[in-house]
Amino acid sequence: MASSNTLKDIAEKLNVSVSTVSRAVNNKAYVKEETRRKVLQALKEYHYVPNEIARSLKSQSTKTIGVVIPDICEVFFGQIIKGIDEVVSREGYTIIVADSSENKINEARDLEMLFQKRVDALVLATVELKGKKVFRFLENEIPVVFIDNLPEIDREIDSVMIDNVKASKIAMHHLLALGHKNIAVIIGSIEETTGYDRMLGYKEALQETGLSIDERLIAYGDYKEKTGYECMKALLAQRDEAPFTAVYVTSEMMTFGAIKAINDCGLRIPEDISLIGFDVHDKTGLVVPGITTVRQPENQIGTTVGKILLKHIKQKNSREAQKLREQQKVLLEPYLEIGQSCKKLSVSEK
Amino acid sequence: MASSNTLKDIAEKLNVSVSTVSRAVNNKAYVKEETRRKVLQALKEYHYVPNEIARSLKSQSTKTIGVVIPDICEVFFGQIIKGIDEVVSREGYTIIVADSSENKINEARDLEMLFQKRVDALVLATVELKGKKVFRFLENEIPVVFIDNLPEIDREIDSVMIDNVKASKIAMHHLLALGHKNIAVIIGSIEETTGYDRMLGYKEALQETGLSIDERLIAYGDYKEKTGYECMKALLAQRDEAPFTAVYVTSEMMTFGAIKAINDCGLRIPEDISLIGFDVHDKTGLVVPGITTVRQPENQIGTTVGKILLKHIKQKNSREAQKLREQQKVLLEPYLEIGQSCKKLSVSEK
DNA sequence: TTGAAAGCGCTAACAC
DNA sequence: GTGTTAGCGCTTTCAA
Repeated sequence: MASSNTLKDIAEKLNVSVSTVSRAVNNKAYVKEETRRKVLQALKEYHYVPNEIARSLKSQSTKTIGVVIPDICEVFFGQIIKGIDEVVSREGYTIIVADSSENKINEARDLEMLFQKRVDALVLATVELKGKKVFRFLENEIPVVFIDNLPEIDREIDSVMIDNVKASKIAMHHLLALGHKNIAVIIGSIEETTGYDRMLGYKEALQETGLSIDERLIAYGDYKEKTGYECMKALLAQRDEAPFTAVYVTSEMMTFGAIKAINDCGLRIPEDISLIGFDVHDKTGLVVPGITTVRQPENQIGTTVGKILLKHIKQKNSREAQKLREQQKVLLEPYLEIGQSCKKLSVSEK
Repeated sequence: MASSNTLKDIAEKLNVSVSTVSRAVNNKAYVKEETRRKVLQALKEYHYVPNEIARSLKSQSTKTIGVVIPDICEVFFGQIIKGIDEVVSREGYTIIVADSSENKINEARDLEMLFQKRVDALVLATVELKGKKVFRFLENEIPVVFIDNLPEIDREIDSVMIDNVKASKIAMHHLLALGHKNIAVIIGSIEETTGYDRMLGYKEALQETGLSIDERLIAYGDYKEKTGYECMKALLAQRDEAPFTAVYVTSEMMTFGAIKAINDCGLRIPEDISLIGFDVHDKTGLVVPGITTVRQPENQIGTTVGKILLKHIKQKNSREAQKLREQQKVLLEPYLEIGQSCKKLSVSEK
């Protein structure tokens, strides 16, 4: 660690007390204009840089926010971090990221480390169904915000995510409006709220339109590309008994897998099958046909998280209205990004 | 910040001294087995968690590594961070990321914050040509490692990156081996070492093969998709005077731009033009034809950086062989990922 | 307006 | 083996 000048060094050089220098550094009152000038100049001259660690110990606040995510390489999480950073870095906060590699053990270890480092707040995209590991943070009044998905937890907690039920409905309404009636779906794990809600939206959209649910058209994957491929193959294999004209795939990688399965079967999108994906980010802009997909406002998720955190931290510092601190579940709006992967059904095809 | 139990709390509860508890916590010698047991149990019971901030202040080491990058959403940087994390988190280190958004002002601010927070080491993918901002770190014996590109700097400094000259040669040799002789290139800024070296490799590959360099086949962009598109258009427009059968594009986004330009001109890859990209990550796996591209071993870059950092930190702590500490410029091997975007020229086409 | 002193939580001499 | 004490660099009472 750095051994640069300390307040004490400066104080000695100027023959004033440490507290005077401290006041000057922090722009506090009660320091004569002349002294202040002298100090400020010395600060420059000797390249004084405040030691945040010492400040942290004294102030019980590290100006640091912990973010634990399953995979930093996913653009989805990258965007969110960027959003958080945008908001909090302006206030001098800094982000400690930990990549759990979708692994519970790592996640637990990361949480442990972040707690030891006394982060002022925690953002968590957990891969753990039960969220008990965050209790310690809560008990120590460290704000926690969940993103991406919500664990089973028996107390109120902040979260920022999209309305996944609505997300599915948006996708389904798009297909329904194009005349599709037999719509298959590939779902990720319904053990997590995220998958569960997307499933729910799928079913509700059908029911609200007066259509019945055909369980044979529902395939269960695990969010990975491989299962997207396999589910699609399976759906295609039984297409005679359980026909469908469109498929809704509820994660990015499963979407890519499903498309490959369709291609491999010699079928074409959207001519033979219409497809809607989820979270698809095609930075290449070269995938043909362009995939129609449900998207999340990642940056907004990030900035919203950042603002909530900052609000909690300030509230806590001002020790005011402690009991008023309300948890909130923010549901942001998903939206549809229209490509060319869905076609309007002609009358005869319906 | 947390107000959990401190060493003192535990000590009082057990009627022993703080130092005894400290020794037990840190598994040090000189504590009776019985006492140790008693303490360890109390630690559990009262959920003691060491305060890393206090430790940091005492030990002058924060167990924290600062990483400043231009855009966390680029898979390239994501992978590198993951690699670093893999290596350093095992040793209890934690990563503070700062996203400069390719902006010098932000970068300067980020460096300032990281210095104040007394990171134990710094990793920097700078967008600043001159690297003076890192001097302060060096002067305070904080190891710095550059990645992705090297600023003009008048002292020896660690860096981990690929051999960009070689990268270009690999690409060029591939095309040359396929019979291409007139090869256009789209280069990013040659102000930075990265762009400069890629350019150099292009030229040297041609010269070494006894081919001459046609300046008209060299187009200058800025790494962004837009200029990739424009450069390609320009090259195509003058194809009569300066014909070429292949193009080598030296960044990912410029590659996508170039492909679009080719498509827009009604030309086909690889039938009409062969193309090699750089850093292309097509997670969709759906781009047709698959793009042949130069790739960097990102994960290896990250793990290498992590190891170097750890080595420096340890070396510094052991105060040993201070003068022996040698800076190193590690050059990792780029490699070619073969797709279907390059064709073998028939005899008549050469 | 300034300075002395305590203390944030911890480690490490040093003394017992 | 264990306790006392000083001190990491800072902020903040309190006294002067």
